[in-house]
Amino acid sequence: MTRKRNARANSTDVARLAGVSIAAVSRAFAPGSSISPELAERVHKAARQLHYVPNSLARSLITRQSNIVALMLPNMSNPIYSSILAEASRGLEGIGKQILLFTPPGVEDFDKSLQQMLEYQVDAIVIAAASISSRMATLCLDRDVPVVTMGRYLPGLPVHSVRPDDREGGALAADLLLRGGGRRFAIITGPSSLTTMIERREAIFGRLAGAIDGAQVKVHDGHLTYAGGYQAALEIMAGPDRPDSLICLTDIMAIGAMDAIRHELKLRIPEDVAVIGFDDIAEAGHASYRLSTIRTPVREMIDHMIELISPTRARSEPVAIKIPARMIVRDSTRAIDNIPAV
Amino acid sequence: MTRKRNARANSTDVARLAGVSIAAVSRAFAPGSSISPELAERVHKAARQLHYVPNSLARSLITRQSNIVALMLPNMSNPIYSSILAEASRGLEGIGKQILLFTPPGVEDFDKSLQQMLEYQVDAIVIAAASISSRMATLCLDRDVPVVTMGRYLPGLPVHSVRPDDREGGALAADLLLRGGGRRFAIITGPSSLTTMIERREAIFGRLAGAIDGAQVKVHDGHLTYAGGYQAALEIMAGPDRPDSLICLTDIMAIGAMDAIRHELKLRIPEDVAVIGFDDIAEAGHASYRLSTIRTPVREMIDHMIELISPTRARSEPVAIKIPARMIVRDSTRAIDNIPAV
DNA sequence: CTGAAAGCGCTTACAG
DNA sequence: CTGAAAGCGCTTACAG
Repeated sequence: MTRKRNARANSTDVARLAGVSIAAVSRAFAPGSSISPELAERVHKAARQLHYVPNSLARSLITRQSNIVALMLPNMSNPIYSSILAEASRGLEGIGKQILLFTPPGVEDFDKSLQQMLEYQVDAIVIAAASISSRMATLCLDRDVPVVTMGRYLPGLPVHSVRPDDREGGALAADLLLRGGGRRFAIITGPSSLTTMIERREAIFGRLAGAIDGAQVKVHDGHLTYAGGYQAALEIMAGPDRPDSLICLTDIMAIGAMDAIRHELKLRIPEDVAVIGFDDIAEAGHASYRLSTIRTPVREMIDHMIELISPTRARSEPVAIKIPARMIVRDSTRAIDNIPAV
Repeated sequence: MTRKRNARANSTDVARLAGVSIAAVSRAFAPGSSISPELAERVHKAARQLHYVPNSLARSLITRQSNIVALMLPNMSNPIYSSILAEASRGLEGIGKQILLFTPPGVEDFDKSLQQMLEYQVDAIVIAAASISSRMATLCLDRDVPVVTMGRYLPGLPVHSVRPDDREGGALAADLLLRGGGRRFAIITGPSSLTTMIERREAIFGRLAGAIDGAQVKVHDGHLTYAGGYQAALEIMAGPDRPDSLICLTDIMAIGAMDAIRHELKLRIPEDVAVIGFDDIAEAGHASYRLSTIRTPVREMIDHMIELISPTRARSEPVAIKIPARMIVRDSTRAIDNIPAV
């Protein structure tokens, strides 16, 4: 048991010590190979003695499978992205793959990150909180590397997408506030470049139409952050015709808005203004907020993503998966019948 | 510009099209190589035509550098770990490395994850919210793979560690509450197996000694979660001699405790009971909490980690880096002189 | 500066 | 079941 420093034994070393061919040591470490139990045991014994660790890079070179999935996640400020990352890691490890994380600082770095992913020979690319250029999407397609966007829909590009049903979610949210007696609505939104934001908004206006005058609905940008939601709420609630119903297109903005409403404006929720969000981040369930929200079904999204990148699925036309919306009613909205509080 | 599907061009293809050797292709893509501008341009032109993407796995096989750093992070329920992950990714990408993420579900899976990391030929291993067995630590040492633990100290093992000065932090926290007039103390702690918890606690008791009777201090386990902190606060505040000062060894537990104290027990913070935490997670700064806390200096920890895994640093004895504590005073503690509120 | 050759550590038909 | 040989895609002394 002498232990030489930095002596990384390779399969040749193991083969020599065990008195077998290197093919045998390869087989001994490949479950299901045709190798006799005796030979396998001899190899393993030698491997143990030498502290042998197989080199998966060399293996990948031949098998053309790295068991690495790239995840692009430029933005971790919203807890929902941490959930996606955690669930993705859990799910992928379940099928023997690990996540290689890329957090490009800005949009202008996306292409560089994508290029690097391909150099690492990743088996698939998952994109959250970001987008992909048409050029890179085509390059990935050519190389047979499946691309899946999470929570974002990029029409026209040859990539898969998995997201909640944002139209259904928007309608549910508007409906809840309407049935709670809301008449003066406001929306705190994120960037209009995101189809998610557009669809939620359109569905909200669609449901509001008929009940109230859509032109009266104030829409402010909360930049998808706590501070942005806080500031937007301040502006919205300051003007005349103070809203009695506030729909925030993400929970993190809703949390900021609630804090502004209660602690700076000294108004009550839901008595003075009802608030609803989207995502169902952990904070939404905390006693200080008890925020009603439209859940982002992270677990289901990950399950679909994993199915989409599986090699058994033949390369196919881009598929866009939409998961049914689910509303979680807590205390930030006025009570109505027929919908049980959680 | 015909585009064949799944035609992954390699350096041989590029060399042939450019009419050069594969060595020239290699040099054209290795910055600083001795190659004439004309040759390089010819190679790049051919590469562009073929949509050539260098295979970094093949390169790593020769250079013995994968530019991959493994991060073990079994637990993402505490936002502080998301911060560590985000900062680590940002910092490592700055030196051209990517994070390969491992989230083993339980302690019994740690060794398997570590083994896999070595198979991927990672350049370094970073461990957060977890530990490493003596056997694996030695194996990493033998293979010259540096190991750094974040926020945890594993005495006796050949691994580096980077963490806040927990003794200083504990003393600062106790001192603040003492100077705010606190006399009846309670602590919500995490697992006693963590040196971090032990050191914070010891320092707190050290500072309390002389001022009050340490035997009176209630210590409850909050399991490092929101729900655990909530429950522990309920138990602590229910008994006789209700504490006027509560030290929570992590913010996420403090947040839970604050919610229990205010929303279930209907007590005021800090008038009835002052609360202080550790970490300074985002939620601690939100208007609903305004929690005083001892910051975990994530950015500085990452900077040190990066220095520790740099190849310029010769393999050395394990170094344990402690970063000075910094207190953030907000509104969950009673005001005292000399310490400006943030 | 440029290329032919050896080799990184492994897997996989192909024979036996 | 077992081994010799070819080869995955690249880098790097070594000559020229």
